[in-house]
Amino acid sequence: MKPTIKDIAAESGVSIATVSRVLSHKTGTYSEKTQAKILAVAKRLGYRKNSTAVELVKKKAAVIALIINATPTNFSTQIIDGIQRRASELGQGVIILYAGNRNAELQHQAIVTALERAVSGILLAAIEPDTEDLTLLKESHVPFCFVSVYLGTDKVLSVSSDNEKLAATTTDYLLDRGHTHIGLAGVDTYHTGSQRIIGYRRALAAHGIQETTIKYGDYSYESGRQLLAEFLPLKVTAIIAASDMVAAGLLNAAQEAGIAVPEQLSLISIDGTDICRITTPALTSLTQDFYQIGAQSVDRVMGEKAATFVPVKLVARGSVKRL
Amino acid sequence: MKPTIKDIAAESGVSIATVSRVLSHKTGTYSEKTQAKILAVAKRLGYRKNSTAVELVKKKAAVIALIINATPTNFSTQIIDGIQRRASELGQGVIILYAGNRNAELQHQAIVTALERAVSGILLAAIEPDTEDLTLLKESHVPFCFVSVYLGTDKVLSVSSDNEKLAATTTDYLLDRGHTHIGLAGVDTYHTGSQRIIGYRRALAAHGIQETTIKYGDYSYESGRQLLAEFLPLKVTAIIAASDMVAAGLLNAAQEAGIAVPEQLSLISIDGTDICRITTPALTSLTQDFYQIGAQSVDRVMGEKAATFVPVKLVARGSVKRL
DNA sequence: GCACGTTACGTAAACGTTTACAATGCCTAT
DNA sequence: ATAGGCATTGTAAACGTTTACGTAACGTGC
Repeated sequence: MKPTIKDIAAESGVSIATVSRVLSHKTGTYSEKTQAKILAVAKRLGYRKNSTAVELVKKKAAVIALIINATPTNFSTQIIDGIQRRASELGQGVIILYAGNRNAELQHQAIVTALERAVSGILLAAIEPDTEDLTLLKESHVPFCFVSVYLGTDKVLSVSSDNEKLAATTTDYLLDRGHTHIGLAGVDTYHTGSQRIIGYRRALAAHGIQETTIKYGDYSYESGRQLLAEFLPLKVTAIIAASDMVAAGLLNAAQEAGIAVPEQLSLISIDGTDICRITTPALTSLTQDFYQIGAQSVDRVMGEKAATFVPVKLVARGSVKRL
Repeated sequence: MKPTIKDIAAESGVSIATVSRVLSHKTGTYSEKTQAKILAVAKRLGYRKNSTAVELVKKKAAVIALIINATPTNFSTQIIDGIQRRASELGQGVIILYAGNRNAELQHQAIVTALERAVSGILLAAIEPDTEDLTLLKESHVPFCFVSVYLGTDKVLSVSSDNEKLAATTTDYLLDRGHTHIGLAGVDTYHTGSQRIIGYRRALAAHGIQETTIKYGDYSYESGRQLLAEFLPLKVTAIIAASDMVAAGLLNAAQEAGIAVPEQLSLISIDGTDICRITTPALTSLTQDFYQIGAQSVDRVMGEKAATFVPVKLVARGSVKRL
């Protein structure tokens, strides 16, 4: 059997309370002599603490649950990385629960699982909650925070890029370079997509342009490929892609159709992952700081100070032409 | 306070034992009438089971720990997806622990954390264990399985592609198309890399070619970019890249150097993720089935029947030229 | 010599379940 | 009527910790 503090206590002739105090570093409550003795015995027996028991008595697990949507995009690694790193600095483990792809049932189930474990916080990445989810979360009294999704209110914790501003910045970038027929490709019909549409419209309107060209999608490569055909008859000179994958899809479809990028069509992509460097030409992007989004969301959910919006930056590569 | 079975028992006038039996579906041990009563009360109180308590008394958590190396590659999503899906079919949760990038200390720590939680199995993805890790794992008596790494022995559970065969197949593919000066780029110096080198040498030797051109790397895009320069003076006509990212790096470096792919240099990449479709030209690849590798590793570690080697396939795209 | 504080440690309850065992009531076969 | 069996429920211990509280020993200052 695995040794417990009971075994250590017996072996070293003290009570389990003392063993516990030494092992959990309640400094000032034990002598150096007993500490040394207990530590030696613990090491000899190969003792390893039972986190489950600790969590039961403390009624809190030192664990953050990350519920993540399996969107066909690829920034999750960076977000997870940021979350993991920051969490471990705060002494928290991370447990990841997949919620499928926009699957209400799985999503709900994931939240329940997190709640059953008495986690110290719940992070929801790329998740659009329904009202049922939201009530469940609120009633649980476990802190939760949306990651890379802004629900449009400050009543619910979240950390993301400012989608409205980001879309406006991207649109302005193209306007500055002389484009006036600008498409928006692959946005979703939820919060993120709507916010980007607002920013996009606002930037155009500020230049006196009322005409907008919006095509919805699901952030995937396939989505981008298919969407190109829909833009062609509309005579846009530039397209803003809702993700790197969408941009890559548009780009490849354009190449197959014999349309030169950026000579005949400019492309700019929202995300800015490694994908942008890999394509030919490399994709100019509105780069989000996913690592920071992840890291800050941990701070947020643990009650530390953290921003709701994480700064983005525009990285010029080779896919936009000045008209 | 969150309601417990005690509250339900009080409310419905039965003992906690009965409540527990109903709630954990010990069919045949309770009447339909009490079942209905208890279920109703549980629902009304908004009862949610405390997994921690269950795990403590059962001495086992229905959770698989996945320890994963933050390699600068991008197949992890697929592996995680496969693991998550299969695990949840078997009623297991998944907790992911990052082990940094070839960081012995973090790696060790991750194993200890998994052990502290009495998980039902430990999966180690893209991890090269040191002897200390291995003893720790063996002595714990918790089943563990390496994922996408084959230690060269069947004494340790693992699920991966057959690297030796895979490299031979890839090399043969190039040989068949008339290439005789073939490079191997970006392999590591551990098990995976060594196995691929063996397969590569074997295939060449079978064609009477003794000359080999091997450059080591870390599977990253940057690694690929840098390596191209080292291959140029060696007059290879084709390069096998150890990962899609390495291939993309080689490709872009080649394009910058004015070397046409595949006309002047053929490229074939080991992995076959979405990256291959995104580049121009698209990368011909030896495609690994990462989803299956993940799924099977769950079966393996849970004692179900599962293969050690998961089949691969060669997918021709546009980066290899017949000489 | 006494009151008091401090240090070091032990006792025992608590966390929320599961489950072995015992107990009860009822039915059936004799 | 009685023994045995079954269905249903209850009692209580156990899982491995933490921690409030109590206590003993030992100064220290008066």
